[in-house]
Amino acid sequence: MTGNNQSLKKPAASLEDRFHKILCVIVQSYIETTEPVGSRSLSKILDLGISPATIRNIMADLTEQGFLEQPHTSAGRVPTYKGYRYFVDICMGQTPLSTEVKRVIEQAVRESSQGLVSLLTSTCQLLAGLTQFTGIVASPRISQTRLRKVEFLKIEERRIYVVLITQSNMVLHKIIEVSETLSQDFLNSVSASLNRQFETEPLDDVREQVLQSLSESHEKYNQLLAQAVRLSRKAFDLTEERQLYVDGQSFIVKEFNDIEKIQRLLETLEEKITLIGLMDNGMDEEGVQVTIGEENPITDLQTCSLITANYSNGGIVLGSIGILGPTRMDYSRVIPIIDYTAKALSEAIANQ
Amino acid sequence: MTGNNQSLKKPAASLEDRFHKILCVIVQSYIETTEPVGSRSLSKILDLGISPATIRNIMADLTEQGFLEQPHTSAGRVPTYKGYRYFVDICMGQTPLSTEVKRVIEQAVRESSQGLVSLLTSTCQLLAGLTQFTGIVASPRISQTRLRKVEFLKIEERRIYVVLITQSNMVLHKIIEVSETLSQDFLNSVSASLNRQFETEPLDDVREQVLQSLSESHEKYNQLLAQAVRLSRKAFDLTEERQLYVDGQSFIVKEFNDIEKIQRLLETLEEKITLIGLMDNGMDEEGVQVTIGEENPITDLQTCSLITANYSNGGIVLGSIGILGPTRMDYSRVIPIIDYTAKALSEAIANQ
DNA sequence: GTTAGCACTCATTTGTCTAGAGTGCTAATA
DNA sequence: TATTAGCACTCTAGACAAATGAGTGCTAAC
Repeated sequence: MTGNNQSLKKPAASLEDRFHKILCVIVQSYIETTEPVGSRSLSKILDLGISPATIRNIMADLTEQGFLEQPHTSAGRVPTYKGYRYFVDICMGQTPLSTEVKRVIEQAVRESSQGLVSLLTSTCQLLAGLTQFTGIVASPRISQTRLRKVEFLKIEERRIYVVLITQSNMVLHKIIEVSETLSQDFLNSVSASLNRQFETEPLDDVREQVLQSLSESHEKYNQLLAQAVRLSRKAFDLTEERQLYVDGQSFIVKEFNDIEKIQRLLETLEEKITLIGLMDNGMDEEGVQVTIGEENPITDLQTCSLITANYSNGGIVLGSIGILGPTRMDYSRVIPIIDYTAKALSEAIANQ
Repeated sequence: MTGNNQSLKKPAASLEDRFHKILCVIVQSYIETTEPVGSRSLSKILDLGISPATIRNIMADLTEQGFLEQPHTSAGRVPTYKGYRYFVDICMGQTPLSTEVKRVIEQAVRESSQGLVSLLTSTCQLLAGLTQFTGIVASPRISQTRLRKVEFLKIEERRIYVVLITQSNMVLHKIIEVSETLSQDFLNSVSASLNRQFETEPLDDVREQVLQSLSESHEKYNQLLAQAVRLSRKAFDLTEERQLYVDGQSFIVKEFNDIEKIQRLLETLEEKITLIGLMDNGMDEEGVQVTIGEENPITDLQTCSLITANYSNGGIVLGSIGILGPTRMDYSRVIPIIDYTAKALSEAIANQ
């Protein structure tokens, strides 16, 4: 871009520089056209006065180094996952989001005020819609969150409805059965005690500490205490039930034309536990994470790339969102969308 | 089935009887093999000493009457939706469920005690797993249900968490914002008043009547009353947010090999609103409903059949469950599964 | 170091042919 | 009159061959 290079013989750019440029253009071109790119067309695109023959030499080297591969002898070159990785890490710029798209994201996230579940499902739909790939959203790890409030509601003689409200206003609720009849007053006193002391504890600790602390402070009320402990134990014994929301499976069909592969991908997406594990892998990382092709541990996903980002509240990572698309996706377009959506989601949870 | 008909020339069964038999066998055979069935093989299967030529005549008649069609001139016959309809209504027996399968259903439904959402999602997975088709579950129409309890929890100065527990122990909850500061005592008195008077009203009526009744009984406390009315209005203003759970999309790929059709089907499944409408169509009917091919108003589903059944509580239909599969599915196998699962689900909701 | 030229490879497309399954029609049969 | 055998006809699916063309690797010249 430093001017027009019409002269056939100009001082050649440094070797490495040219390798870099050609690799980037190949990846870019392949992402755009989905066609293996050959030396002739590449020479034209580059417009640096390098002949196809020279480019062929360079391409041969790049192939040898594992950045490119050939579907078959007489085809052009296609990036390997290593090629994409180089592109994503080094070549790629991010196309900034239009204010239009930003507005759509903010609005979508803001409008679903009907609780966390609907917030997450609509975020998932949003991702699928904007990227035109399959959207994936993992629900928060509740053990990582802090409690704001615990309440017990007696709904029947021996059934109690437990509401746990976290600092991020996530509401967990369940109905527990108790063997003894407990008065609403008693329930209130237990919840008051819990709320007072442990509002800011992460749920995991509460499970242990609450019970411990209860027994210390009320040692004399043995009978009631036993009941309170039993109650609390049941209340906090939440099977950590993570959810995975998936939307836009139909986009998979568009991207792959091998019917077997499509089926395997859909099956993998139905196997939610596997995916949740995968999403959780990146919980410690910041920003957008890109997992390309063979970098992915799940065999059936190795023709795909997974773009994810975490959402959090008060500095604590809750879960992650992302999309699954073909390795040859337009990373520069997708990454900013995931990034912005994750941030918008975090904000929405904080302000909920 | 009235004995073995070895003799080549036996008194022919009545014409209509033979039409009936042949149509049934064609449908059955096609369901089993997925191959268009021709006159020769049909003659063998039937084993009634009827020659292929005769069968050809009958098949021609059946084709003319719209029960069968030919993919092309030199292919065998394939049932039309009218053919399947005849088969389902008249020919088909139901293969009774094995106690094995019954146990699986009961167990699956019983085990998910973690609230309605998880009950419905696991029912959906169950349907997909058992039938090997795509499972569909529509969540209850909440306006049709009756309330058991209403509670208000003050979680912040101006934010109130509302819990609505229905007679079927479905828990609806939301956070509402109020403009004035309300004490927990006041909230308790409002909920007590609501609970006392309207526990058994369907939610739709509550919306109107509660407000009405409140204003009659407490006319003097004008200030508080206004607040109570505002509060209640917000609490009951639940956008009727139906959910649709879908699982086992991958089975669609197995059944159809036209990649375009697969994509259109997946897209339709993602368009949940359309499907909910479709499921609600059968809300008034009892038992299992079968919608075959072109009977379905949605064009993209006209190569599929939809088998649904309602689930209910206390005689009130809440929602419906079902599966989507190819028209050539084994109806006699699938229908009992849907039937039994719907009943098990209804029971699980009642006992929840 | 770069390039032109050329022989070579290989997937894809197109056309042709054949085998096979199944039909519809007609004339013979019981 | 209903049934059947026989036959010509239709159409698909699969196999095969030839043509096409994009792209490569190598070599020799610049």
